[in-house]
Amino acid sequence: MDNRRVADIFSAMADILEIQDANYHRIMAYRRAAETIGSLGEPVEEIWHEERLTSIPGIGETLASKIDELMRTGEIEAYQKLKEAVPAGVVDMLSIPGVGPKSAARFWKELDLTTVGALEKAAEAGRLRQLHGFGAKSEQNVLDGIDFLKRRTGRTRLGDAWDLAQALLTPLRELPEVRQAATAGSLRRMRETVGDLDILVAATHADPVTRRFSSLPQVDEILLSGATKTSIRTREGFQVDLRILAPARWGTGLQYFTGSQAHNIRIRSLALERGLSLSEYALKREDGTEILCASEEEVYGALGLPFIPPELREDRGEIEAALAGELPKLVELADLKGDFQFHTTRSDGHHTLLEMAEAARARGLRYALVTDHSHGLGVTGGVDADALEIQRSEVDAVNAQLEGSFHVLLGVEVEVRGDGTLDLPDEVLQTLDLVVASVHTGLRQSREKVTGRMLNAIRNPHVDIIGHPTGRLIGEREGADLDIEAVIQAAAETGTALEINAHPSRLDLNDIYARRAAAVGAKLVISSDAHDVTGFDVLRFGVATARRGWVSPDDLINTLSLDDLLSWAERA
DNA sequence: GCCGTTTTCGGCCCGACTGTTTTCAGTCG
Repeated sequence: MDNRRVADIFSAMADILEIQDANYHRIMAYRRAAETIGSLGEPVEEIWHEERLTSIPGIGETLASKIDELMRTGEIEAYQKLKEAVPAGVVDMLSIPGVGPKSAARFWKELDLTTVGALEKAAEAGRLRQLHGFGAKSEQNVLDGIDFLKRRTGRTRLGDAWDLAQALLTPLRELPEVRQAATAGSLRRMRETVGDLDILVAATHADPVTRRFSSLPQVDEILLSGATKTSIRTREGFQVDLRILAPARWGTGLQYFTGSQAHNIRIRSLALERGLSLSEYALKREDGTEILCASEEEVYGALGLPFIPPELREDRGEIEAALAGELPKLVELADLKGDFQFHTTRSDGHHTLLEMAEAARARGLRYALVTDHSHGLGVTGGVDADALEIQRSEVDAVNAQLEGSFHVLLGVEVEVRGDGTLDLPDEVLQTLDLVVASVHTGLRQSREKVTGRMLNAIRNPHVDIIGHPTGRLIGEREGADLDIEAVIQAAAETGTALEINAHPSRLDLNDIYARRAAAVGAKLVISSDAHDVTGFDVLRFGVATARRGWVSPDDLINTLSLDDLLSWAERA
């Protein structure tokens, strides 16, 4: 019974309650519980065993008893009853943009529509406009929404959203009216996927910004356009929301627009406790006078809080930590002295060892670990004992050529085979500076088997780092069914570092597991997994994931000097 | 349904835009 399943059930209960027009705050209680449990690093089953459920924020006696029921019986009676009360197809209608619980309930009760398909047919037949308050336009919006649902590609990976955002920001910044322009929303919080892209602009006049934005070549369709808010859809089906505000209100605007919604609700409650009402425009005193904030520091400062970095703004305890003066010192890109996974033409990389070393050096790194694949993976030219011996002399030559300005360490990304053994013998591994062990195949093995393989690799004294531990590819495939808690505990015991693979398709470990690992004292490492000279640029996404996981410089081996790193490699 | 410097009841963030019901409800973030 994993956390995801518990979270999904509470979320589904909230959806049904919403259609039933239940008390709004009761619905929000279910939603918050779903969010919190979904982002707990610790298994909720363990917390249940230890009878600590009500220590989870947002879990009171009632929800705790529901979790207890779920753990004991595998079901929640109240959930079964809710599912019987509202047809599943009516709940599905909530995923249609523009259709909320009120509309879905009316389609069901007044027109007897119980599936999205039936709703579509009814809209095409012009039946929706029979409803009081629905006209031809609303009917068309439902059809458009269903059409979008069919075409949608889901959430976009962080890396792609980042690239699009840069492309949209540049022309806006060129306008003379624009004082500031930035991304906000989940992209600024650096979530691993982004639903809609949020762009915030501070400008002296809004109209020229709206016009420029609406006419950008990426725009396929204008969804809505008002005085300060415009939404467009790109050809790829990606929605971009633009908000324009006065420069003096930049701080409150950026704070609001960055979210998360859960974080903002907590912050606004906190403001109310201090006799202030917070909106995207200003802090308002009870007498109606405004406090304008041109920076986010001023917003948090007015509430008696230190600045909370965007990556932490998920209502995962950051507000409590800020109030207590216990926010973590988060790692920054500039803290990284080295990278711990890159590939060359010797396996599936596209550039030579020297080219890669120079690229890493150009990005401010002091050292990097070359980790071509071991031959067992079957990639072109994977390395074996002989190849590694040759590569050792290459490394020596490159280090001599770079004259101390950069240092290449010799490693390997050794395959953890299907039976849990490594693809290279210990005699070979012990000649290397550091060893990364990764699972690429057999990801669909049973939880017991795949976890056993991983633990075997962690306990091998020659293995220093576990590469992309779960093996997931965001939006493509789930990771292995790992007992991640057992992996993290074993890593902490043996001193084996767990990788945060920085590639936007991996980000593995994710923020939640990285936080759990750091909390129990396991070492972490951010690796680019670069396969060409531009591949080191993704380190920013690895750093962001670490920051979302509350990771400090001390939790990482990347922040060690070369000498300290070599000492760490010799650890018992 | 949760929770407490408003403590076991009575609150629970705030505003833009749309369509339509011409004063506002619904949806979204």
